[in-house]
Amino acid sequence: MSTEALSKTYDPHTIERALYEQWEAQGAFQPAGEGPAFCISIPPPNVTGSLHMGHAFQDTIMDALIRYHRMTGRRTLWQAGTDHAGIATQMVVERQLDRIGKTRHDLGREAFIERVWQWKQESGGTITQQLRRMGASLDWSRERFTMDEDLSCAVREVFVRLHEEGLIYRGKRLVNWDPVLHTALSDLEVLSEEEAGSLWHLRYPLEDGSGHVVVATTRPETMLGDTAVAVHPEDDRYRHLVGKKIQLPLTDRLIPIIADDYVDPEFGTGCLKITPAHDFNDHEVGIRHEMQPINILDPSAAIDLPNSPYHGLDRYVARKRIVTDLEALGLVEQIDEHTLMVPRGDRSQAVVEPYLTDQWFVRAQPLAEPAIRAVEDGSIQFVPENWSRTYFEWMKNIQDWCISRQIWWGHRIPAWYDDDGNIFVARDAAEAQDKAFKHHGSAVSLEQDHDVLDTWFSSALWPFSTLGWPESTEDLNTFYPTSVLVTGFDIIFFWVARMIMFGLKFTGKVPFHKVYVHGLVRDAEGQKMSKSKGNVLDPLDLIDGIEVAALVEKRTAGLMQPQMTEQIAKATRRQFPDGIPSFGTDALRFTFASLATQGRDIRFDLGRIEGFRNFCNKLWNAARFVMMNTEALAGRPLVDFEAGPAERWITSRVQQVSGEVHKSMEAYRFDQVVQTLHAFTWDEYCSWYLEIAKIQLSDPELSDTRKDGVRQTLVNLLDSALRLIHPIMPFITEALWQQLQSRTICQGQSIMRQAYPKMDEALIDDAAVEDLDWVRAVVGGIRNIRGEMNIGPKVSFPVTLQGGDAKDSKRCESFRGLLIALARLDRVEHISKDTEETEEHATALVGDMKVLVPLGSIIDRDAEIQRLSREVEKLTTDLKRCEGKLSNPKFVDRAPADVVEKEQGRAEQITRDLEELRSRQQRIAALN
RNA sequence: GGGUGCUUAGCUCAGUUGGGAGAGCGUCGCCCUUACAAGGCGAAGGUCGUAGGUUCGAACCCUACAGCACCCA
Repeated sequence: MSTEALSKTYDPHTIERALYEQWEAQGAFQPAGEGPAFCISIPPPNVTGSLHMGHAFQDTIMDALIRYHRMTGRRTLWQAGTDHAGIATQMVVERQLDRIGKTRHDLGREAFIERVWQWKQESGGTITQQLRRMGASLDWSRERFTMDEDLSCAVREVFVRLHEEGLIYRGKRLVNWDPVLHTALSDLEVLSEEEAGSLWHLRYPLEDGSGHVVVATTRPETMLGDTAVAVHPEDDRYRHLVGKKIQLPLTDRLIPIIADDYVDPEFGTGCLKITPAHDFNDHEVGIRHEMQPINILDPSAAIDLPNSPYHGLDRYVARKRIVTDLEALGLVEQIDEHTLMVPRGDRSQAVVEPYLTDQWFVRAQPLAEPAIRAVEDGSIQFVPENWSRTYFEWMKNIQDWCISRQIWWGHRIPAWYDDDGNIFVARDAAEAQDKAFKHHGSAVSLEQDHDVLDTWFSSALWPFSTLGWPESTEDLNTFYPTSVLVTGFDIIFFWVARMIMFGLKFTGKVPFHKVYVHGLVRDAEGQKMSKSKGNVLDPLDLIDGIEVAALVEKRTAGLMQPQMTEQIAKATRRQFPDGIPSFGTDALRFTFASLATQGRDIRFDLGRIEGFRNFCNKLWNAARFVMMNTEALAGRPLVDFEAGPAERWITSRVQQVSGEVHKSMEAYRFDQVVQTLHAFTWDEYCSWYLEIAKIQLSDPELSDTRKDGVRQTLVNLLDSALRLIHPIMPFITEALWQQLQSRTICQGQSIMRQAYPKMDEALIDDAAVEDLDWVRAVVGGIRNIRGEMNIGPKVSFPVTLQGGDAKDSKRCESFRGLLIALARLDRVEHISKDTEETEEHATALVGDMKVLVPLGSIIDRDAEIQRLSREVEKLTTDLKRCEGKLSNPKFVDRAPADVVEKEQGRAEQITRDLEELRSRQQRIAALN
């Protein structure tokens, strides 16, 4: 690219894709060098998925960390990969089959799995392509998939070892059953929400005909499986009934009345029907009272009682029928409206049933103990630290983990059964056969368990399975434990906790040293983004832009509730009347980084991204300016050059900024990084240094060597700024840096591997910093008067600087040219404090020095009086507070001396300023 | 019911061992100045949720209350 390639306006599209391809082709994402390792495993996105705002946010943070550490010289790996997402992926392919009128059973297991693989081959790469659009510097050459053979081998290994230690067991337990997907779910995959329902009060007749008890239930159909009625042991209303029997209506069973303190006497009637096969709490009661659970449902949640008239009816049909029948018998006392927590499967949205089945479980508690210790002793640190409480809370009350799923897509459970029901857990069929042979003394036929493992089981191994475990590979030895895990707080339980447990168990080491927990991206109103609400933003639409019609179409397509279409379309048109303009990846990433504060909710607001797109444009144009003015340095950058005060000032500042950015990066405060870099680049480099450079370069008095110094400083500072910004905005910084490179002494073809700027205290020149602060204060004072007085920028005037000390008069001489140009003056002179003024002035104060702008014809006297009044008012308030403190003897006595001293100094300064401003005000007033 | 957070400018949010309340966006005024109008210069705007307490001093520490959010049961 040549200088001319820099168009007047920043256009992200012309640079982003090409640069990414360049990086990938160069192998720039692979670990290199001999520095200490830095590694992040990407939380593997679902192969079925497409990039959403949460991913984009999280990937921005990870990429910023990765690029930062890569530039600091570490051997850096961002491990790429995707997750097979058992249920989600199976559902995708089943929906495809449904469209051609088939089910997976028509195909059979093998053909179905074949088809899923085929789908994965064709469409599974969407998200990895989208990650590339985000600029993510993942090492694609090491990309892994949880169903890869080596990762599957790790899964089997873990299963077998845990089973051998008795940490995996199979048992008939009550589990969360999804009657649509026909599979068990773990506790975490079930989401309970309040829904409107009813509370039925049913009369249960006593066997002896002496009356009845009334039970209250939200699920009347489960009465068919009741095995008891329970009351609280202390409940005087019912104490006498305990031990009696009830004739369970609609059945021919007698059930006992029992006492159990699980019953809440305040709720309903205080009598609780007990259905151990279909309620978790009832199940516990059942165990305590040694009752046999009675299963009344089939896998689709239809009644499964062959001799019952309700047999085969869906649970809700049966509910209606049962209530009707009970009413006919006069056994329904009342029906109240009632809101209850309804558990639904997170994938199918079906109401989940507690259901008794054979499942595999991981005994969690023994694994949890070391995992808790690892966080307690600081081997793993949460950032922000508070999240460790959430982690502890869950880990200390951990339940066994149901890991079997009755689906086909996933890691098939490595357990084989013989005809007698003996179980042989083994790494493969041959090993199972061996074990069976040893057991029987002869070969027997075995059948492998039909179930597959919970997807999170393989995810729990991710940090080490991707690096080659159980083999002792070079990657594993180099990059494990990984450096930091970046994740949302919503999957601390699902994933983080389980990785820690399995990591410690199987590698003896923590899987990562730090867990950076970030918030969840919400829309501008703070609502969670969801397809059904129609408020999702696609990160790629923010990058590329989208017309309003296309956005409406996208948000309303394939809704679960089509009646929402109109509402969503309206809201979308209201919020984005002109669609979404294209902002580019860098602006999006900068925005995400700026939002990465410690909070839990991140509201995404278009105003923010627009501001940062403008920042990109600013940076782009600053670079254009530098390129235009430094042609002479191309190919022959200066190592040594003469630097004036302004050059030494901006060079000092970039040292300080580098130090601050470094600190913020290490503290995961990306919002501070953004803030610091934005302010430095825009307010100091562009607004001040570039303007000063312009003046110096066009100054006929300034020597050529000094001008070369200005030029090289322009280049060097831009180079530093680009490198500082690069981790967050990789594309624009690379594009500009490649343009700039021939004017710098940097080697290499990409900014990616340049050194991240470090603070060098030797380059901080305090005198230059003070000089330029003085210049900026004087110019600021004059500009304030100009602005407040509405003096147009073309009108110039003379300025007098009065008083102060020798430094002030010296600075006036040194910086006269700058002051005249920056503040648009005719001339500027310094006079001593005692020199008589010949006319009236508007006044600004810089330290003890007065900046005087002659009132002449250009200044509105009333305006000046008003302006001074405002100043006086402000200072008076400040002074009052200061003096209040100083007149308090306790403050003077007890506060540290430096604080008191500071306060005194401040009071004196304010007093002097006030005096000055008041007298000015009076003199001007007197003129009228 | 148990737990964790939050409440600061019109909006979205920073505010690091307690010591002169900040940013971005928006608003207002002036300006199309050859890097940038996606811009320049200037300005206005806050009883830091409420009430107590600790302290010489509280946005920050403690207590209570109110409102909001999330997690677990």
